[in-house]
Amino acid sequence: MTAVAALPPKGRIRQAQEAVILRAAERVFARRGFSGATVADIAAEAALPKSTVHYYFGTKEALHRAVLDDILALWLEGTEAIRPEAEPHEALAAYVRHKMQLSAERPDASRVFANELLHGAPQIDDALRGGLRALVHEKAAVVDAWIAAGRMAPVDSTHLFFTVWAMTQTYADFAPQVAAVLGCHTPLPAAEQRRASTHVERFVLRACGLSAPDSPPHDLQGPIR
Amino acid sequence: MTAVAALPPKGRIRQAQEAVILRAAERVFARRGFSGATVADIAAEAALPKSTVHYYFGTKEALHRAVLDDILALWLEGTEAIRPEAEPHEALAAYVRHKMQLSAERPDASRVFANELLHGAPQIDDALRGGLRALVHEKAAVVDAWIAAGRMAPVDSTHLFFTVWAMTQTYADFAPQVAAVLGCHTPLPAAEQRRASTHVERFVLRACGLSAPDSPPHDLQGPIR
DNA sequence: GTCTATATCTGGATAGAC
DNA sequence: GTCTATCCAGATATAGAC
Repeated sequence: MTAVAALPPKGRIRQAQEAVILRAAERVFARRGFSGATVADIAAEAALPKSTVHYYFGTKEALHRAVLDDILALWLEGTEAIRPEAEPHEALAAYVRHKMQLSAERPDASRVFANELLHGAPQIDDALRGGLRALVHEKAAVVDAWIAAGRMAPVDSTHLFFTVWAMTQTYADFAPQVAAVLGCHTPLPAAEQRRASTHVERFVLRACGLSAPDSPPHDLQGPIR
Repeated sequence: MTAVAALPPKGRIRQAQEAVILRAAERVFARRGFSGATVADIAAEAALPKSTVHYYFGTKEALHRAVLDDILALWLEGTEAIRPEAEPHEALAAYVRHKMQLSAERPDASRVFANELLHGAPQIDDALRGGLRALVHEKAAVVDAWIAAGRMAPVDSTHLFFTVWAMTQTYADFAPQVAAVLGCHTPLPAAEQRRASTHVERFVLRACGLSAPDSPPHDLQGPIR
């Protein structure tokens, strides 16, 4: 109808099928990596014939790229709390909680992203040097302003982001290591997940000089088991 | 000669060849992952014919396992500083510096290990639940004793290790992300590497209530809430 | 639009000459 | 011990029936 649409408007069926395939692909790429995943695996996970996957996405690489694009959008969310007028303690706590929640609820997304970075980011390096870089610079400036105003301890604002990402995503990406040390299974039981989240939040806040004065609840401490 | 040797003693040549192959394999597995790496790649990297690799290690999986075993040994090092009589500030600072140095000097080892964890640790789960778990329990007990003695702030001692590993290894495993945000290349220039190391060390020490008397320009025990 | 059947290629592994 | 030549399983991608 409209002359504006450069691409053919996607039908309802197509959209639904693509969504099913993308979710299946995320799970399979997370488990096996890009090279280890096969189109047959993905088709089986989506309960579709192999050729249907090729019909909708063409190649395995194009499908992988589509999965990554979705994940990157997810990654750029969650920084809204970090704005000049906000309270540093509240803003950083909210950001850490958001990241821990993402790590717990979308571990496969985190793993696909991690795998891409681990192998040199061949497909999303451009996006990282574009959107991600700009976002971090903007938010780092906010943190720097807080520091200059004496509202939090001096930390390297850019590396603060690397640090928070690393601490939160480790529970998704390297879950087998965490589970092995804790002697439990993966995914982590809800109680362990809460303990992790509490730890990371308090750790970051204290490192930023934003911790509440005292009173650690004793039940959250102590050796495991 | 000796009846003690259960396995045939490795000849000089064999040992040298195996070492060459192991180093080449570490580089290739780091770049391409287990599934993405081919024996032909590894052989080319080692400047040997493909069959020689098979001759020494049998299968690609066995070679991968050998690489992982070497790396795991490297991973278990570096905790000697953490012992009851030590000064918490010194011990933790030394451990963080050791890990940052490892991340900078052996990034490929870190990446091979990360890739294995990312895909469920199929080959080293047993080792993690054995040696690694025992080591962390032992060292976490030391940290707990420091906390009980009021020598550092209360942190979850087990998760402290997850946190330190995550923060330090992120500079090896996810280098493309760091480089993209900083607008530089990978590996990171030496100056950026030092900046990262300084950040992580200060971050951890402050989170553990061990920050040096170095010029916090304001009250770190913020009154917030 | 969807699926069966198949062409084509890649890569792990080995046989056997040297 | 070392390397060339080769085998064969498994994977991507497509042709063509429905």
